[in-house]
Amino acid sequence: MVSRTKYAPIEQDEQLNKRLTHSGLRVTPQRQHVHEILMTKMDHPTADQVFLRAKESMPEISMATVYNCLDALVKCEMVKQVNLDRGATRYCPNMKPHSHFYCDECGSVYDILQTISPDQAKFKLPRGFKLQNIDTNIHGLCPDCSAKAKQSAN
Amino acid sequence: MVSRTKYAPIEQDEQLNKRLTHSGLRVTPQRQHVHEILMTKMDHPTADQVFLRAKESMPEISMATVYNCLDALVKCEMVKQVNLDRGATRYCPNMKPHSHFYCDECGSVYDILQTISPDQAKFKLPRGFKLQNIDTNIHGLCPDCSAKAKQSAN
DNA sequence: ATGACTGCAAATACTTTGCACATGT
DNA sequence: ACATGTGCAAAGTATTTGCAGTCAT
Repeated sequence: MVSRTKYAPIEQDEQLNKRLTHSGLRVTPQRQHVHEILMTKMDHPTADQVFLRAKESMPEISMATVYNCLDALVKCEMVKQVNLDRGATRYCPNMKPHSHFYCDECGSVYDILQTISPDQAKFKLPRGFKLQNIDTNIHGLCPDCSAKAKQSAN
Repeated sequence: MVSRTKYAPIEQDEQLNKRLTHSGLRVTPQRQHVHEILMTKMDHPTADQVFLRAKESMPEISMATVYNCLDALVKCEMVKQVNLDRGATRYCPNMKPHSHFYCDECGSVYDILQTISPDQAKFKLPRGFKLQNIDTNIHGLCPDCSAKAKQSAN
């Protein structure tokens, strides 16, 4: 097997390994590596971007494995999928409660460390619906695009 | 040209025609037809599902045109795109403020006639961010899947 | 030892594009 | 009249699948 310490410091993985195991999933160097990539640059990359970054230090890794790893990380609740527009799904390793800000102009995504709790929202769901969590996406303009819009407005 | 009244009652289209024109887009039978399909069964269909339904009474319509029409409807703000999972984008013609309930089990989508207003949310965005709207997606189990889950739990 | 995971390649699903012709304004 | 929209086919992305071999437990 591939030396796993080549890819991620042991300590960072404790939580990950525990969660994978707890979900009946196996701990593999690829899964650790994909998770580390997400943690290193928390910029909500697509599967393709993760693949490119992963290959840098693990050239043998395949796209299918990247998807498999991302799915495993989502299943064991170490990563969230983020779907904001018609483009590819993005992946977010920030599991603290937060919302996403999506710039409708340039497509960049930012974490906003604030959420709507089910209590706060007081959603009245019809009978039978079971609420698990609320996913809040803020649309607007990022500072860059906002500045550009202001410029062209004069 | 194709008889347009074959596809949608005139009255329903007033608003649509006004909006298309106002956005510098043209009124075409295809756009009216696609809009009517969305209004008839507000079940958040994918582009592919819209295509299949559209063909029933307009057999010549093409997939490219369906995408074009959906884009036009989104641009003139008669329809919203809904992205909830890795699958295809869905389309929603309900322009009243509302949220979406997504069943994580079966993937069905329901409108919830309630939203989080920017005021209510009190989002503190970092300097420079311009908030345009908040998009709230409630994840959980629909009544059917919730009932099934309860059954298998005993 | 065994089932789960990986890598590869091929298949499928989703979306966009180029172009000739038609149509809305 | 002329730009915009349509239909077709082909190309481009995004994601999934089948399978032989490998690895985690």
